[in-house]
Amino acid sequence: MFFTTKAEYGVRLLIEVGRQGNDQPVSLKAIADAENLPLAYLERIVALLKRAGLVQSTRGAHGGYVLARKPEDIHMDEVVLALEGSLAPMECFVDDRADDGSGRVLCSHHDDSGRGCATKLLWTRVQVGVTQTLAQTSLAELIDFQTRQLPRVGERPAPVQRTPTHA
Amino acid sequence: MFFTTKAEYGVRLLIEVGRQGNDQPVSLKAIADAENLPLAYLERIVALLKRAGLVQSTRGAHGGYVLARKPEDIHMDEVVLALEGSLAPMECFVDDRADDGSGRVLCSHHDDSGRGCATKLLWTRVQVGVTQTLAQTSLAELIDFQTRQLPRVGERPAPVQRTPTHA
DNA sequence: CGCTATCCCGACCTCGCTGGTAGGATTACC
DNA sequence: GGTAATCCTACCAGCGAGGTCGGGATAGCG
Repeated sequence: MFFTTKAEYGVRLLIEVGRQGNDQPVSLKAIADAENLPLAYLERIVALLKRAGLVQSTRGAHGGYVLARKPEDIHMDEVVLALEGSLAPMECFVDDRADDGSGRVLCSHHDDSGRGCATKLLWTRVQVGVTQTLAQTSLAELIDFQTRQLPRVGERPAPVQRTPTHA
Repeated sequence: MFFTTKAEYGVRLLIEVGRQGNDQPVSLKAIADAENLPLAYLERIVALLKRAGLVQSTRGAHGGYVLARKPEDIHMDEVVLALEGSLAPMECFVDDRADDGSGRVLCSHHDDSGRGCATKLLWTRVQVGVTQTLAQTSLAELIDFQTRQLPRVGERPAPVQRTPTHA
């Protein structure tokens, strides 16, 4: 289990908002009804998306949310990062790019200095792989997938040999 | 946080066992001391590895564990799967290959039949990506990485652009 | 034989986080 | 002013992660 329901609900929320176009905002109530999700919980989730600058809100009656950017420019690495708070595959991973901006990854394990844990190599690869996979999927693609309803073919995922070939 | 400490400790355990060669078994006590990990907890972790056929045990005094295969033939997808029990990125993912053996992935969400959740596309890609990344890393490679100790260069992981290029 | 090192196994415990609720403020359209 | 919506903070129950404990079975060794 990599991700929590925050990611699941948050992505669904973005899809619903994106399906509407930016002409008028979509209320959380409408999304909660459409996706059968708890409204109060959605409120907290959408706050994460707003804080990350992915949606914009309009308060008051007939208010709601619109996408802050075009769906083509919203990629899932940013979305999941905003929702989950981190993309580290392991507890001891700290993403530290405030120092020199080079995006290096630390392993905060106790005796790291002595031995240099080899698991770091593994988790680094996993993190890179996941981030890439997420970055290659745009919100536009998900909306498109949801819209043209692939009646029954969608049952079968891509074969394990082939890397998902981009948006 | 994708993985728990079971994966972390289990991989370290395999590395320690693999470093020794198969001439004589390695005791958990030795591993617990070397890696500074709780012995009682390691016992439960190694049980998972044994059940998956990755290590073999010898009981009694001077007993311990040896690898069941050559390190080159032990790949991390199998290891992490044995330790974590599942590689599903989301709760609603059920890996069901008992039916027809085709390895299709189900999403057990409530109204899946009606809409076909688009998030399934996303999580499927992530799962495939992670599985591939893990499968491309062998235990032999981790042992090698640990052994030739890269005194200080190991601080910097592989750049984010490049997919890890095989074992 | 008995000691001791080791694997084996199940019960138990604690703590933090996930998932969700409650209740209220604030804002804006009509 | 009513009402529909966003916002915000506190609260709560359940569960799994991470780890401990105690005891059993097993095998080398003097």
